Amino acid sequence: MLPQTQSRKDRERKAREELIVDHARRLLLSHGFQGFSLDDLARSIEYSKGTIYQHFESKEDLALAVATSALKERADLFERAARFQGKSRERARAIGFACCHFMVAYPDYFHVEMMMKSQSFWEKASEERRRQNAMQAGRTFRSMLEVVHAGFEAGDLSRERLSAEEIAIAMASVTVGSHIMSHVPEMRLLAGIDDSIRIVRQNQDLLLDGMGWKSLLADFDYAATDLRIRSEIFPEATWFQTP
Amino acid sequence: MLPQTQSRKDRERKAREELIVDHARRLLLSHGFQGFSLDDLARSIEYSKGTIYQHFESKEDLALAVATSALKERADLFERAARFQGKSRERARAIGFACCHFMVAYPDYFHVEMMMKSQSFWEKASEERRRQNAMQAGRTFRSMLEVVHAGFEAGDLSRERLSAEEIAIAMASVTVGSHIMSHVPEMRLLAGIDDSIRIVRQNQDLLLDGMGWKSLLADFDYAATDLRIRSEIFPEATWFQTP
Amino acid sequence: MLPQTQSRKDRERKAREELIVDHARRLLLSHGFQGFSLDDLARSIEYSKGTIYQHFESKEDLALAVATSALKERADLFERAARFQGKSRERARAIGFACCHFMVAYPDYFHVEMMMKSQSFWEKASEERRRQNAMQAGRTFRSMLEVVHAGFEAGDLSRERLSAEEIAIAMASVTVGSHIMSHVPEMRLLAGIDDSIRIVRQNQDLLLDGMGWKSLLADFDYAATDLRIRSEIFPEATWFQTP
Amino acid sequence: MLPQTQSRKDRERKAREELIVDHARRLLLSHGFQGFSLDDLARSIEYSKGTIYQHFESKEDLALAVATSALKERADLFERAARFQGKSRERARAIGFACCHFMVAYPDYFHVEMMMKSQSFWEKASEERRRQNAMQAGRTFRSMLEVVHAGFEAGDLSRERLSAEEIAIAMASVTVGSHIMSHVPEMRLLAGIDDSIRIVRQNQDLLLDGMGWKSLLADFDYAATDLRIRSEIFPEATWFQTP
DNA sequence: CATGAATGAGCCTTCATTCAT
DNA sequence: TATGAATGAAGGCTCATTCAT
Repeated sequence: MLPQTQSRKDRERKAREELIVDHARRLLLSHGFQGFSLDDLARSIEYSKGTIYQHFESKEDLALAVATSALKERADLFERAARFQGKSRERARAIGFACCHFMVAYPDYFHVEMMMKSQSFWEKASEERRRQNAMQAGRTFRSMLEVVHAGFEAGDLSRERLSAEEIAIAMASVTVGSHIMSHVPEMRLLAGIDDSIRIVRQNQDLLLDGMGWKSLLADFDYAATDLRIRSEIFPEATWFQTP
Repeated sequence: MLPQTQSRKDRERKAREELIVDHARRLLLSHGFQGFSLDDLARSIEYSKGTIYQHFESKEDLALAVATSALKERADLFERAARFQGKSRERARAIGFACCHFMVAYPDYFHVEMMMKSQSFWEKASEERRRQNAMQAGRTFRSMLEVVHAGFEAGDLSRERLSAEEIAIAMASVTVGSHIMSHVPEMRLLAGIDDSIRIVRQNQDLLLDGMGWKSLLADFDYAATDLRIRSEIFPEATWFQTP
Repeated sequence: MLPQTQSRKDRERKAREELIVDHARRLLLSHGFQGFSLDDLARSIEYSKGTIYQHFESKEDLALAVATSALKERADLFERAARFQGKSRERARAIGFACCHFMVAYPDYFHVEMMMKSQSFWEKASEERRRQNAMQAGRTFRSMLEVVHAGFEAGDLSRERLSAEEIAIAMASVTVGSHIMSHVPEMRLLAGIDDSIRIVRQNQDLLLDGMGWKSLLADFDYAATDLRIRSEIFPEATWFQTP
Repeated sequence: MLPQTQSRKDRERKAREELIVDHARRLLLSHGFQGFSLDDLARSIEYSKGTIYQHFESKEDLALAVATSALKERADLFERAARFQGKSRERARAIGFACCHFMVAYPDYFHVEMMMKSQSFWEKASEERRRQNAMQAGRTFRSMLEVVHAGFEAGDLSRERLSAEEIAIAMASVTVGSHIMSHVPEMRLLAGIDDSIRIVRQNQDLLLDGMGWKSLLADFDYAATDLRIRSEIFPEATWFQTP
């Protein structure tokens, strides 16, 4: 077989796999793992169920591929954000920006993460897929740690009070939590929320201020930073509105 | 029929309904909505499936009753916490304590909340059940608002920067997010977490400090407060360890 | 609930279970275990597949029930045969008769036994069903041993050469083998067989003679014995023809 | 196209067909007909499924080819055995030896024969393949008949009682039956069997003795014969143990 | 010729819901 | 009113067979 043919086949295979993952993501996010059926997926991609099984060895394997593909995208965004040129707090802000950007793209992504909590889930996914997932998770976390350490070194952030890992997890927590809470319909009603992203970013800032990460929001105007983040790092972030 | 008989029947009916909800909660939390089967439940309560359908019009209706009963319990805890005697920040801390207490009791409760996000879920639940759910959510939120307003009035918290609703939602967000993130296996591994509750409370404190809610953690030792919260409000909180 | 109602329900349940086993036997014998489908069975019994699962916990469990029901019938026949009044060799002949009777009723029964060879089969059947199967197998074997020991005691059969178990297994082997071979179409053609039963009984006799089990066929006319076996023990054996 | 090329292609084709049959035999014997998948086979032979279909018109056709190839091997063994130099009873013993040899090589071969009992199986196999199967079955049977006739002619065996075909079928029956029964787990347990081959040969001898085939086991020591059979005819029979 | 992606019918099994008793 | 047998539509998954390349 000619190399060209081989590579065309490879490309087609890859494209089909992406097609499957894309449609699976949509269905998975809207129905949850158990409510997501391979029959629906097959109908949606206009291929037969058998074809899906030529790419993924089980429903769990496919779901993990979906999760990993999102995770990879998040890791890419975080790495870009961590490269932002500026004070450490500005770089942390860029990571927060990246996280918001991710949330806009995958508003229900946390559903997917929840499904991965059960042990039996992981047992049914392929070894290779598990490995890739762990790798992408690591990349995301490392980007955050990098910025935290930059804060330590610049003296913007105290080394005494919290470890780098605690700070990273706090950043992740407030972001995830704010995202979830600001989308709960009852919360939106009770608290009169209309702009989820604003809530998320505001809470991120409160937390970083609480850590004493300089410069505090009270001492510095980050509006210009946000504009730079947007134009230098995330020109595709159409959701971002200047105040 | 005599009124007494009627009321005995009513009481029996109510008791059976509680029995069903109690067992359903256990199964729902451990298997998730789709993994929870009415056959298992019927076996567990030692009534038949038909009997379940005399109390709940669908599986979704029952699940909503479970969620509402948990929500009610949470609202009860929050109301108790809000009544704590002390500075406003201490009362906020009591609410955080209540939230941790709830999490220890229902560690997988967020799974249940997630399942309720799909639209089809609500359509299959009864009107009455939906109403009760909203009511309990309101009670929880109002307890938080009450403490925030106390902070405003005492001058412990600035009225200028954030609205009471924003503050309440920030508190809820950091709690939920920290709870979730501190239970993700990868996070625990990457960040070396072993005590989820400590992470949750720490992040709550960082946030309140970030808001400038007095007295800041840096200026005040809350260890004694925690002991009082425990002994005066939540004597049943066996998970609480003095440091 | 009145006892009558209870017992009527029980009877109905038992009858349905027998209906299922009867139809399953037919399908199992004609298509083999793997070729036998629960869809076909459901169509055949005119109940839904779900109903089958209210009686049997898996396809394997059902198949084992089929095998056990046949085994029980065989054990019943053997026990009746072992009680035949006469010389020990006549009683052995009665057991051979019983075996032929069983074969006429279940000509493809050995298909079923073959399917039970795989380990995974047994794992999927219920504990209770496995127990019953072992019990029926034991009954069959004990009937054979009883007659062999009667031969020993009467001095019709040498104790020196073979153990009782070896003799029993030889009897079973020649019967099973003759049954199978005399039904292979090619064999029937090559050897010009038209009466399978005659072949089976002939081979049984050759074997017993080979063991020196008195009285040898050469020394005694068993035709009258066969008539007695038939009239005293198996009046229902319509396949039996006087020569 | 040059004849040489043609014949080379033919040879390659034949070699591939043998490769397929060899691997198919292994899989078929270990998983049974329905449990044997063409995907597994294709992986095992390192050709594609399409290629298999260029040699066999269906799965059944292939399975029949496997059965026929085993049958051919058995016929070869029987023909070698029939050529043993010695008394007729010794030659019969050599055939029994051949049969045991075959069983050791293909312990699950009877599974394959069982699968061929269903009518639909034969309908899906090719005419040519069916013809070859019948041919190999004939060779096996003729070898047995040859030895039986030698017994008649030598006066070792009575012509009066049984026809040559009946004797041949009896030999085949006791062998097959003993093989099967001595492998049934329950039987092994109940009768305390540990050496299947011993059981098979013992029962063969009992049967031949029962026919009065001279010299009877009681009158002659066949141990030396067995050694000669092994060294002169089946030097490859490593399973054979001198007692 | 060889390939292997695609098919689609079929498999066993589960379960929310209904309804005659 | 309580029951639980019956249902039947899915569910995830397999695999013999075909056919464009």
